[in-house]
Amino acid sequence: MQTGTLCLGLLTDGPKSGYTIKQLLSGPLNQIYNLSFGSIYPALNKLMDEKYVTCKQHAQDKKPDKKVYTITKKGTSYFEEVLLKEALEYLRSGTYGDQIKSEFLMMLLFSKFMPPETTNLIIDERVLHMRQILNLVEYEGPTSDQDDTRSMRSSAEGLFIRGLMTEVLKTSLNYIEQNRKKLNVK
Amino acid sequence: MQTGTLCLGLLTDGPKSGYTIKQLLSGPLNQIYNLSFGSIYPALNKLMDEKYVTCKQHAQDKKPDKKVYTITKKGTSYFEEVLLKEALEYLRSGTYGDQIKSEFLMMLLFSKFMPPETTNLIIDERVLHMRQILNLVEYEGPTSDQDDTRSMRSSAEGLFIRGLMTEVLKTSLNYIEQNRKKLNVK
DNA sequence: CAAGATCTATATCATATTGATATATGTATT
DNA sequence: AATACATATATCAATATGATATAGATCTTG
Repeated sequence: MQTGTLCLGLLTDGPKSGYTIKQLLSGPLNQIYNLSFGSIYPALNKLMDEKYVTCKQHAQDKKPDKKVYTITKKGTSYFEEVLLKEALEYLRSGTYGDQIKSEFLMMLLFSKFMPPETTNLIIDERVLHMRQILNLVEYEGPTSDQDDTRSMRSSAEGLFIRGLMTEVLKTSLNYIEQNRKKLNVK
Repeated sequence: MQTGTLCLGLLTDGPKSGYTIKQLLSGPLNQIYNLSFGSIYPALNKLMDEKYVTCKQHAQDKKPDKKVYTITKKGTSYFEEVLLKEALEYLRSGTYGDQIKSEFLMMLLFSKFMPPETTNLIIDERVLHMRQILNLVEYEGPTSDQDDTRSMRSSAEGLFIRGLMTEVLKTSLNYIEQNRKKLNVK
């Protein structure tokens, strides 16, 4: 999926800044898709050029201007068109796998070349990290006014994806804690 | 993890060609780490320059020469050194998450903008794909002579990772099949 | 309470990676 | 016989990363 399409898609759910999009991808969507600022900002500028979004500079007292992007009517119809095009392209390509780079698992694969205490530290930190993500994904508490995760948390799609992430994270955590002793001596 | 480090690590388990490394990453390691040829070949050439690997050209009848890379003594000690360095760097950085781009989940998030039949097709194909990966990961049958997955399949690390992948894949498959009806109106 | 760290916010850029394409032959399918 | 797919390496334009710069706000901790 093109980065522009993705940004446009997130903007269908309400105006957002580049920083907010990054926060979404690093936060509630972190198990789904990551992008760096270096991809997001140029993509938003391109969407501006093509009139698929408009931008309001929110001068904030003392903070740098927040550029809030809003999807236009043209942008919405373009999004629906290009999403379908990319979906059909995806189906045609036959490559249904995700793009994954798990430094964690790769290091575990090579763990016999590391001191056991390093491996144990890596696993400990990963377990803590996964528990944090699980909290983030499972969180059902109140949502504030300008909460960009609201629809993620209430729509059928959001609930489905959150449910999947929850199950997968719990399974992983459980497996790692039950089986880590098989990896390292002690 | 640097691509060179990763290639070197895979070579500690026996000589391999670039094509074989790609096969490993696309096959049994596909849920762990992916790299394109455009990353693998230059990395191997660099490892050659630095004398961390040697290369034997296997002239195959009519097929293009297969360049089989073997890790050197220098390469092995370099690998252990750099792996530890990168592991400590990883721990220090505090970013324990994986790099994930799931076009599948992103499209599901946007599924209300697609015709239901497209969403259903995408899910159907994904389920088939996951079942194929599960078969690949779970496979316990006989291994041939030049099977590059042998150690992946018998070492403690390999078993741990395969077990984790199996559990996660089964959980995902189960969840998707149980809950997909909540996504699309029939 | 001051110093240091972290957060909000955008931007840039050298380096790394992807994904497509080229080349060449073998094997399997239709 | 033709088409598709597998083996095998290589290149490269377009894209993405990850680090760095900038700058004020807010949180934290000895």
